[in-house]
Amino acid sequence: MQDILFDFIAKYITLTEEEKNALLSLGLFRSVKKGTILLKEGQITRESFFVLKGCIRKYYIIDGDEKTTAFFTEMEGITPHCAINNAPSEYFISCIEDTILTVSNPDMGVEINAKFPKFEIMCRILSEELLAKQQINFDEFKTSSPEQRYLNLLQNRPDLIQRVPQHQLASYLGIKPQSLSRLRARIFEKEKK
Amino acid sequence: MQDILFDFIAKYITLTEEEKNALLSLGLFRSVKKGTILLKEGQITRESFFVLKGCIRKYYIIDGDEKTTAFFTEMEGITPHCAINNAPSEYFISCIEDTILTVSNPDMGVEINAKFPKFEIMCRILSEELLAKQQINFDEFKTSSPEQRYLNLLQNRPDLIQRVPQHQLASYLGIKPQSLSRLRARIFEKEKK
DNA sequence: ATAAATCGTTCACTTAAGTTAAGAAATAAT
DNA sequence: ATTATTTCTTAACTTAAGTGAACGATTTAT
Repeated sequence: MQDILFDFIAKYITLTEEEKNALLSLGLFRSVKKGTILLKEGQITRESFFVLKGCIRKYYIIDGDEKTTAFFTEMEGITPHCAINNAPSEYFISCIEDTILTVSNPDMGVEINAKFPKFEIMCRILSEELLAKQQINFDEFKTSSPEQRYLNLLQNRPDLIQRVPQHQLASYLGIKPQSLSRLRARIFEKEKK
Repeated sequence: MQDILFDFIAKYITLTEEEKNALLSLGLFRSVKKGTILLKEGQITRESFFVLKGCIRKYYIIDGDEKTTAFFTEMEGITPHCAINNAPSEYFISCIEDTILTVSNPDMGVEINAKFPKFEIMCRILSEELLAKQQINFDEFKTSSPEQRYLNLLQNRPDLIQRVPQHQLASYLGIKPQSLSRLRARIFEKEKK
């Protein structure tokens, strides 16, 4: 299991056996069942999540219904906003599949960074990459219609369409489930011709 | 003029006179006229921009028309994606007012960081803040309608509505200029009652 | 100063998303 | 296994955004 994590890290820095063991000794790994809520609105956590296998989802509850704004699958992670600014979370994070993740907190970060400065480098690269990706995603979202967004998703993350419930996908695309159904039917009609 | 920059920096770290002079010696400041294009699609730059006074705008040209995805006003800055990954820019950056900005490149960053490690700290804080803001903005955009987005903007950045042309605002809100006109008329009607 | 281009608004019409409701299909619970 | 719950789709209707065109108003260029 840990191999998944080490393979990922290997893309950025090279670890010695000693370093790997230091990482393992932190007891990062956690296995959670589908449906588990990792973070609730109003709650404050200091934990960050990184998905090794499975899928988690970030959503708000606004006027009583869920608005999904992000999915995190293999090799993606999230540090909740509340872990940074110590304020109650505005959103929920839950598992939409049985999921294996690493759960870390700032103390572990400090500890590991002190022992192995390499990590600091990886963290900087990761956060730069993340910021860049984030900006591109945002621009893409802003500049497309729901239909284009769906087609983009089909191109870029086809797995999501398979593994995520439609109504969650819909809100991720910024529309209602009924509109997604209709939109899919519309696309299907176009293709048939 | 430089006072604006130093006041901003003072919020994060404390600078000695020596450090201030080192900064000034880099020749960061540039004054540009309204309409100036700082970055074109297809072009590669290594420059980052930070607005001291005025307003710049980031936009794509898609199917022949402009899609504005961001405005940067006083104390806001942007490092174009192309400056990070050395690939041709996907978007334009231009000035919508006469603007005073600092223009920096990675070499200057390296130089100043080597001399004054403090800067590294400020940069880390700034990029964390930026990432957090970015995520919240994205979520807010995804979870609201164009009308709500306009009302939010009215709350959070009322200056933008004054200083930015309507058709650019419209595309920033994800709609057409005509729809923005209509939407404003609609809101005005509601208020009258 | 005048002409040209750009900008903002309005209107009529089209297209797509929101809403409410209903029913079938799939999942989860007992 | 059966019931209950959730999920997905379809349909009819409403609301809002897209489109194309027209017309002042403003800004820019000459």
